[in-house]
Amino acid sequence: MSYSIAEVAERSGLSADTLRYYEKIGLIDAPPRDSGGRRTYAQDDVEWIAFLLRLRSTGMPLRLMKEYADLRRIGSVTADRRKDILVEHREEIHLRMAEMQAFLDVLDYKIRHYAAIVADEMSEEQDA
Amino acid sequence: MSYSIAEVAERSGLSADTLRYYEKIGLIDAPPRDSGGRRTYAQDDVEWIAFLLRLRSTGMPLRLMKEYADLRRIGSVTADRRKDILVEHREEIHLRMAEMQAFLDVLDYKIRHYAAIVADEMSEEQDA
DNA sequence: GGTTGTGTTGGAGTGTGCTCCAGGTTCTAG
DNA sequence: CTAGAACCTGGAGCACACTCCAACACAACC
Repeated sequence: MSYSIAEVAERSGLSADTLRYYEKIGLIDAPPRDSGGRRTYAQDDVEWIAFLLRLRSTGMPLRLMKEYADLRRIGSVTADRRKDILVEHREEIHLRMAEMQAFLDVLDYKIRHYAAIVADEMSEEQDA
Repeated sequence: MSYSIAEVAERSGLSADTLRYYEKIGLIDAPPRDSGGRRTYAQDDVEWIAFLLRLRSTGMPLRLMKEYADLRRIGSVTADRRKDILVEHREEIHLRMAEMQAFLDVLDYKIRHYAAIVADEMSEEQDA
């Protein structure tokens, strides 16, 4: 079973243009073509793309995703380095989640006390 | 007590260029100038900038921060809309944190079983 | 009063990550 | 056989968020 670029686009939420762009920059391996020269993606490709999207949505830049993709292409000798990248990225996610949680607390406070905060702003305006 | 642009830059972690840029696009109010025409920031400015940075680090685009800044400039009549923006942003943060948590689980699994996953890749390579 | 440091402006340039063509080929349905 | 849809390539263009620079003004110190 294989997928056209439109099918992969729909499944992934990426546009066909973006899929071709990811291929061009080396994030996605060039898939085999059918008799008409059209890309035919395999199930593995779809899964790899889903993984890339997870990396992206958790803040990994394409540059680093590319590094990971390159290592994966080389093969099992790069397993340690790839694992390191994932471990490092996990750390990043932890940090960013902690930041977010801290700001959530600020936001909760601000939202709960919005009336009072605005009243405070008004007295500043009167000072001026 | 007031701060030079260099002092605000150091406290905020932004560059002087970025502070001027934020002023130009309307995220920061133009601060008063000293006799030599240099910007003199007040404590309130420093706090506002810190708040902007929190919004930024939790994923709010400058465009939306600008909308919030504009409303704040108008005054207390915009309080409801501003609160809405914060409530909406809080929702966004919740969503993104949920995404991150889900991916953390994937990452934990992948990292724990990296050896087995790579062995699996190798058998794929032998298939080809 | 000269040198060094810090700031000013306006505008150009950069990196990231797409997004959108134009102009062409191939596939599908009628 | 033909119309329309889907896909192809190469390359230009764009939105976002800075970042850097030239050319100048003022300040602070010795």
